[in-house]
Amino acid sequence: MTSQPKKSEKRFAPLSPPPILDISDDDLVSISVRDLNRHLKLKGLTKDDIVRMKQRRRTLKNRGYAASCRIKRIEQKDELEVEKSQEWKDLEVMQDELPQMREEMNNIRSQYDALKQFALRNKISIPPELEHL
Amino acid sequence: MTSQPKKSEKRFAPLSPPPILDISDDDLVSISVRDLNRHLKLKGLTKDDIVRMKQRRRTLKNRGYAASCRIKRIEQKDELEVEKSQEWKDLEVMQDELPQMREEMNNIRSQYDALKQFALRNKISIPPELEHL
DNA sequence: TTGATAAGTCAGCAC
DNA sequence: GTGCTGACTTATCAA
Repeated sequence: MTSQPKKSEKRFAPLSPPPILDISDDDLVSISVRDLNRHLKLKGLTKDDIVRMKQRRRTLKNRGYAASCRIKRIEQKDELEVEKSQEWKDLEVMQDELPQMREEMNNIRSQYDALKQFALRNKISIPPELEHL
Repeated sequence: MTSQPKKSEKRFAPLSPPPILDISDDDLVSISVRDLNRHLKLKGLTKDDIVRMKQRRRTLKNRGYAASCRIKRIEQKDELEVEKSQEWKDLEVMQDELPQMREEMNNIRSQYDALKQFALRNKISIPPELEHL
């Protein structure tokens, strides 16, 4: 029972049927174009092999781009959902605050009115500037 | 200069190198399995051809599924954005309302206080139940 | 050349 | 079988 890594679970045909140059995918994508060209020159590779190797590199790069594109999409969606739920919380807080304030205002207003009624009943005249509202 | 329809702009190899049965993609995806089998039987098709035709149908179906999957994703994102912007509007309305209310409350409170001060200055005693706040 | 993305293909899951 | 979705390839566009 030897452990089988199987990390990538390849379901597509190998990019280069015979691995022309023995370089791993990881190395091939990270190596610089300059270095790649140097290695390509060192081994005796045909023009065609070079083209294939370049194409393999490009495809590997694209694989990575596709992956980050997917991740980005998910992150943006998550971000939207987080923002939405945050706004919902803010809204809840305010919806809690408003009626509370309305009640307090009504209290003050009725106190004020009661005071004025008291003055009226006791024939106390109030200066006009205090009679607003 | 005959016009070239080129409606689908195929970048992938034709699904079945020789179109074994002359049935269009549109027809093949919409036909029922029953009818497809009937047609397959009528022509003298090898087992292999039948498998290929079935596979072609499946692939065409998948093409459609992939398209609706993408559309769905975009719609859900749009939906989120619409909901977010609606909540933002609601929040704005409330943020407009709150300070307005605070100001009104301060007005009433100061009127009330002024009235009490007036009473105090004129030695008018106020019933305790009107002295809250 | 590099990176991103739309469309298509395929595998694999769930019904 | 059908439908959906993640991962991959290819074409294509922008920088």
